[in-house]
Amino acid sequence: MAAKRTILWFRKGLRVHDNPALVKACEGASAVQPVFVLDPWFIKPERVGANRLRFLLESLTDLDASLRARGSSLLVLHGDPARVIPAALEAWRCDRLCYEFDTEPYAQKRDASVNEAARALGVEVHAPVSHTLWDLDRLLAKCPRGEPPTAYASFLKIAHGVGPVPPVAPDVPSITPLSDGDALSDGKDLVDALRDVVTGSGIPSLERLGYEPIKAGEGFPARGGETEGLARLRKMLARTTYIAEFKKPQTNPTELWTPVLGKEGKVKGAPPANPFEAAKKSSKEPKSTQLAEAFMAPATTALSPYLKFGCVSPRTFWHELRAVLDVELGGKHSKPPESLEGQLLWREFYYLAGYGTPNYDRMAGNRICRQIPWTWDEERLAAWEESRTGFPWIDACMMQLKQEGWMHHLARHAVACFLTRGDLFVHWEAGAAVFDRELVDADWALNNGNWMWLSCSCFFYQYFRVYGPVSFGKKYDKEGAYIRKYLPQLKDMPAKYIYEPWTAPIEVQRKAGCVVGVDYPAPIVDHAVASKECIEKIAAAYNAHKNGTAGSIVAAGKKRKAGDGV
DNA sequence: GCATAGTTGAGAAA
DNA sequence: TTTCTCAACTATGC
Repeated sequence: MAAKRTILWFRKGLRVHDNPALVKACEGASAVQPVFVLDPWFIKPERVGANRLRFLLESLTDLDASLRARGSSLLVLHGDPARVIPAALEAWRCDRLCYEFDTEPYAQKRDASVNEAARALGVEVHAPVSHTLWDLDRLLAKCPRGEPPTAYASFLKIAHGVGPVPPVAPDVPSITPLSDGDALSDGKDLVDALRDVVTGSGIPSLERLGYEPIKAGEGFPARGGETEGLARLRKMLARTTYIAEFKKPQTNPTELWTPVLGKEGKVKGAPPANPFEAAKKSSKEPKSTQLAEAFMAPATTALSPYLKFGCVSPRTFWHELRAVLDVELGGKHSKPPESLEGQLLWREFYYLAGYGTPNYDRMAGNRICRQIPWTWDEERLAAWEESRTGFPWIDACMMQLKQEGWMHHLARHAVACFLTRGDLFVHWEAGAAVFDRELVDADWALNNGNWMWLSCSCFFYQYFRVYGPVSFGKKYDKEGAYIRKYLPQLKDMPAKYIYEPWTAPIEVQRKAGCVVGVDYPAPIVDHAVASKECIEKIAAAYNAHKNGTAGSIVAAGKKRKAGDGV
């Protein structure tokens, strides 16, 4: 076999461990050039928030360092990948292109276009699967009629039916660069399409990309990248009690990022005012070996952004987790769907649903999505998005999203329910778009799937189970520490009123320095009234669905209980 | 055709 | 603290 000149195209999968595309790229290669293309379609503040972009840039910096340690480096290009990649293949006279397979519609379209151009150039393309536990085409082939299940238990059967999770790819100790006089490091010999290659360090800053810098004390409280992601994974895996008992629905959405120890669980004492600074300090000045192992974490693992960008391989996560569950815990631990492995399987569940469902990210033309007459009320949507619904629990969650690009899973439930079926009856697509922009871990399949879940459009249908915008947060955090952190205007409100400041006597509001209607908005809806109206509207939509699909009107009528009206 | 398990809520009643 | 109800649906097994 002739030696191959190869472009290794990074998109997700920003790692050197368990990277089958990297392994393939180095197989019989005379030279390999790793590239990442900053796609201007994505890189703008209205589409990708500063927190996620910063996480991406940190991940690229870390990847570049890992590649340099292997004799190579990452070249960051700007432009539409459908033009940039074929141009680079041609300019560098490459005959092989390797990248990680991507199941999202945007990526599928982009990759089809690149593949076609590559074929025309006589370039062979390899796109191995490593972003999901299994090859989704194999899972899809096991689905009845090729339609992914909308119930978790059914998914588990299909997943187990395709066999064990494939092993991780071997490590690649060295990568041969394109060093034969091509001078690629600054991209100076590239064709016109590549003229705006970023020079210097190669990886631009947020500001260079037209973003405002993230304020001190704000931002996602952990660094992006494979090195940090694997370190956090392994520190989490050392917490065997935490892993054994992990039940996602029972974790606390109001828990702030606090120092965590490898074996011991939470560090004693009050949480620091600024977790990010505290973490840096504690790693610089270890008071003991135990403290040196401490890392900042909320109630859940916060590994989601590392999985989203592929800084951490889901298969590495899976196999290392299984080793702890089977060997150290001897099988005595929580089980899916609530357990940690259950969380990886939820991810796979949504990825499969997204891969096998046309128009998955919208209501119209979406086979699995209930058709519900949501509104696009811009005032309500803006109030929700800008933390001025007048419900401190909801507004604090949305402020954490804005500042850090992250909030706990159940906080996402609370605000998504509030926007859609619980109170405001605004379209889930509008909420999904906000999450897609702001979340550091925004993941197309998971985000749209969860919005369908929370809006009772698919996967979950008990629309009368509504999260209370007052009761839900209060259940976890009676004193309202979470609200006080993210809504400082309420920091002196007595605990008795902090979830419902409009019920506080005016003298209490004045004393707290927060008068409702002046310093903090009055609630935009009466929850009791709004939720009742929402439930009625969804019931009507469900009835219309029943009467309009499978079986017949007669069959649907037979199921109706007395007193259903009509 | 029917029963059943599963499925990440709140609040009253026991 | 546990149980029940409130306006539901999917998938499976018999």
